[in-house]
This record gives sequence, structure tokens and C-alpha cells, in this order.
Amino acid sequence: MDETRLEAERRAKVARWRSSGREPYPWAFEGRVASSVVRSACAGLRPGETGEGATYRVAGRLRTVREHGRTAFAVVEDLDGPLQLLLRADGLGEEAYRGWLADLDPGDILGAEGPAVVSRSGEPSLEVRTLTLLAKAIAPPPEKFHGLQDVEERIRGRYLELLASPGARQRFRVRTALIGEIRRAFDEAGFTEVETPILGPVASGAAAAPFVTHSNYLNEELRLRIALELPLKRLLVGGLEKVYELGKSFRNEDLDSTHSPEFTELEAYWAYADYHDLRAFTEGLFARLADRAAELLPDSPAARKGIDAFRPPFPTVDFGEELARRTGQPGILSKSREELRDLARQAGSTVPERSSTGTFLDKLFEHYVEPTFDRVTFVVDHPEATTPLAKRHRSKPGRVERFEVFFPGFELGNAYTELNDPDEQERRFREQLGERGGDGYAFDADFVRAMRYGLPPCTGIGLGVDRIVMALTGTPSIKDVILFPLVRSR
RNA sequence: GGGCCCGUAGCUCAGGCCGGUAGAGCAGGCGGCUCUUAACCGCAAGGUCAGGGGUUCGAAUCCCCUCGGGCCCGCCA
Repeated sequence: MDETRLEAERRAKVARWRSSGREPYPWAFEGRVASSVVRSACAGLRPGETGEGATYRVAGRLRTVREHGRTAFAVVEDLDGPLQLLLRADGLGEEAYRGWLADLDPGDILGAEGPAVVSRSGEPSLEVRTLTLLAKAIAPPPEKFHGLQDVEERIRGRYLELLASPGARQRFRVRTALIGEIRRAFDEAGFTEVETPILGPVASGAAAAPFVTHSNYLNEELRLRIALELPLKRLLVGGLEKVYELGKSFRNEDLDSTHSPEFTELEAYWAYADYHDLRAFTEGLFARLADRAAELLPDSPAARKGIDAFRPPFPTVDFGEELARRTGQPGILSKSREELRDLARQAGSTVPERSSTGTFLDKLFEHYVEPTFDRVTFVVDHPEATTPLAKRHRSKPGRVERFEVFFPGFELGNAYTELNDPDEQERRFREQLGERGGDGYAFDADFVRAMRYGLPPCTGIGLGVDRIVMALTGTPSIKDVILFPLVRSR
């Protein structure tokens, strides 16, 4: 990489620092406290007053320096936030004061030690007695006021966005906190968290193109998983009763504002329960996540909107009734494939001519019903034709026991009372193969074999974790809730 | 896959329609300033205008191609 003029100047400062016997990249900074500790220590002080006795060691990234001749203010920022450092030539000595200021730049990692002080204008600060360079930044940071705006740079150099933007740091910490909350909810309900393989010979459990790779050892083609469903159901065959997995799945598809080729999902399977039980659990989970997000993001109007949408009661929409109502076509579920195709065409859909009735129904629902959701909404009891892995409805003919959860603009989750008849499963796998050729549900023969040993009646759900985080943090693009989203190499 | 838009200094952005020596702020350099908080004041410096080709006396600007990105549609859960 070419060295820029700015980098050359910063390297010269490193050399000066070394030549004066100081290490620009020391090993540690012991006894360091968070900036918030100093701010608390300032709470009892009057403007202009210096705290008695205790000194504090803080460390963080230097953001700005404001020099006023023989006094200077610097701002260092750690994970708890910014803290002002007060430097005075009186007290520090002219030589030390000038020496520090000459060779420090925004972006450097610093340690500082001194007592708490409140500036005359009331800013909680640390009065610097000693300053330690902990890591010299050779590359200059993004502009201090606007931060990093370029979308491409924000994603490719996520660390730059993070170091320049406390909001970005907060967004990703909230992500982790919400994932923790999801784990606790399942753990407390007695689910066992498991890990199932990412690599395997068959990518099954959803209709999506897999990433294909190769094992040198086995000399076999392998695929990255596209869903977690089938291995988890095998564990119910094995008697684990309540299991969940939270991890990444991979789909070899386009990246857009709600789809990422590498994404985080949660799937849970619950023996001896049905989709009513799971819906009640999901509602409780969502309410819990809304509370947690409200606690973590009290001042974000964007998050507020999503958080309110996550609070019960949640509207329920019957797939068939709502589609009939919104299209003005009573009995739409019993229409022929050709009639549905024509309706889909009228709605502007260009799905292929040969698509199944299920595909046309999905398109119509997407066009007429989904845009009407203004909060978290449960869609229930889909037509059998749209859903290959669910059990048929116990009282509604032609339907399955299924619910989908929507947030305005995208789907959050999908749940069924699971199919557990192995012969029925095999038949539905074969039908799916027929429709989409190589790109449909892969036929997982071993899964059918497992089911022949007896899968208990059960219910299961898949949740899009990235999307839940988008909703609850008010983030419009999935790329901004994934630390390092997939990008073209350059 | 189709359409529209964007790429100018380390960063944030003007300039582009209507072609004529490339501009500002921040950051950096030098000087000044003892309470600022987007500190301030002065001076000097900083450019492969994404890359390539074309039109033209002359291209950041107009045209074509390529690369990277964004948005919408399609496809995909």
C-alpha cells in the first residue's frame, strides 16, 4: 500500500517517540478503569474543582485535541463513551506538555492518569498527570464530525465505522444482547442448545441454492447448510425432546436489504407440543425482546417504532380468509392453477408459467396482504400447496398447521406443527423435486429413514435473527446488523 | 437478469445540465492563544476527478466500455 503523506508524518512521530526512549506500542496498561468511573467521580465536584486524593487510569482512542496555548483539552473515547482530558503546561512542565501534544494525533490509543476534575465550563474531565501512548495510529481516522459516510467503506472496513461511530458500536452490542436474551428464553423453557453440521452432502430443509465445496479427505462434494431443520428433527427422533440451534445458514442467493447469503437463524423443535403452544411461546419471546431493546435503546426513535410493533397483542390473519378478502375473490384457495396464474399475472407477478398453485398463492399473498401489516402479525393456516414440511390442519381441509410472523416489510419467522408421517414426508419431498428441479428441496433420504423410527408429534420454528435485530434497532438494511457482510473482493 | 443513481484530497462534500489552469470544511504541517467541547485566528501544503477508450484546439464535465457500490424491479425465504 502506498504511504500517504499523512501516514509518513505519523511514522515520523513514532520515530521521535522512540528516540526519546518511549515505547509507542507498549504491552499493557494496568489498573485501567472505564471512563464512566471518572465521570462518576466528577459528580460531586463543582466547576473548576479538582478531586482530592484518588487518581484514575483511563485508556481509549484519542478523538480530538483542542489546544489553547498553555492549556489543552483532548477527548479520549472508550466503550463507555467520551471523556475529556485536561492538560496544563503549569504542573506538567513545559517540556512534557509540548512533547506530548507535538506527537499525538486523533486516532491514537492513549492511556492517561490523574485526578478527576470538572472544567470551569462544567465538563467532567481527567486532569492529566501522565500520558502514555498505547498504540500509535499510522492511518488517520475518519472525519470527526461526519464520521464515515461512504456505504461501501462502512461495510468493507466495518472497524472504521465502529471506531468512528458510537451508534454503530451500540447497534452491534444490542445485537449480541438480544441474541443473549433469545438464548435465555429458550434455556429457561428447558430447550437444549445444540450444534449441528454446517457441512454435509445434502443441503436440505428449505428451497434455496447451496454453496458447494469439496472435502479433500472424503474426496466428496459437500454443501453448506441452508437451514437447520432436518438435523434438529433427527434429534427429536433421538429423544432430545426440546432442542434449538442458533447459528449461521448459507444461501447462494442475492444480497439485498433483507437477504444476506450468510445469515443467522434460530430453529427450535419441541416434542409433544403443537403450533399453538409454539405461538404462545413466540409471543412471550417477542414481548421479552421488546422490553430488552427498550432498555438498551431508550433514545432511538427508529428503534422505538420496531419495539412498539413487537408488543402484544399481535393481530392474527388467516391466510385464506385474508387473501380472499384482499383480492375480492371468495374461495380463492379452491381456484385452479390456471385461474391463480392469471390472478398473479394481473398483480404484476412474472413467476414462471409452470409454477405450482402454491407459488401463485404465495405471490398473491405477498402482493395483496403483506403490505397491509403495520405491526408484528401472525399469519396462520396456509394452504397445503405452499408448505411441504407441515402437518395437515386438524380441522381446515386443504390447509396445514402453520404460522408465519411478519414485521412490516419482511418475514421474521415460520413455524409448523411438523409432519411426522415418514411415508407422507417421502411423497412431499418427491413432489417438491418435481417442481423446481435441482434447485428445490433436496431429497434427504436419511431424514426419511430417521423418521421411520418414529418422530414424536412436535412443533418447530425458524426465526431470522438478523431481521429481528433490524426490527428492534430500527436498522433498514441487513448489512448493518451483520458485522462483516459478504462483499465482492477487490 | 432489467432499470435508475453514485465514485472528486486521508475523511465529509461543492464543481458536472451550459467543456476553458480543480474548490471548501475537517484532519495533517508551521505560527499564535491558560477553560474549550464541530474551540478559535493567521500562513503554507495536499488531487491517477474509480480505470480505460473516444469526441474536441481543450474533458472532472459530453459519449462508449470496464470495475466497485447503492436503490428499485425480477428471482430467491
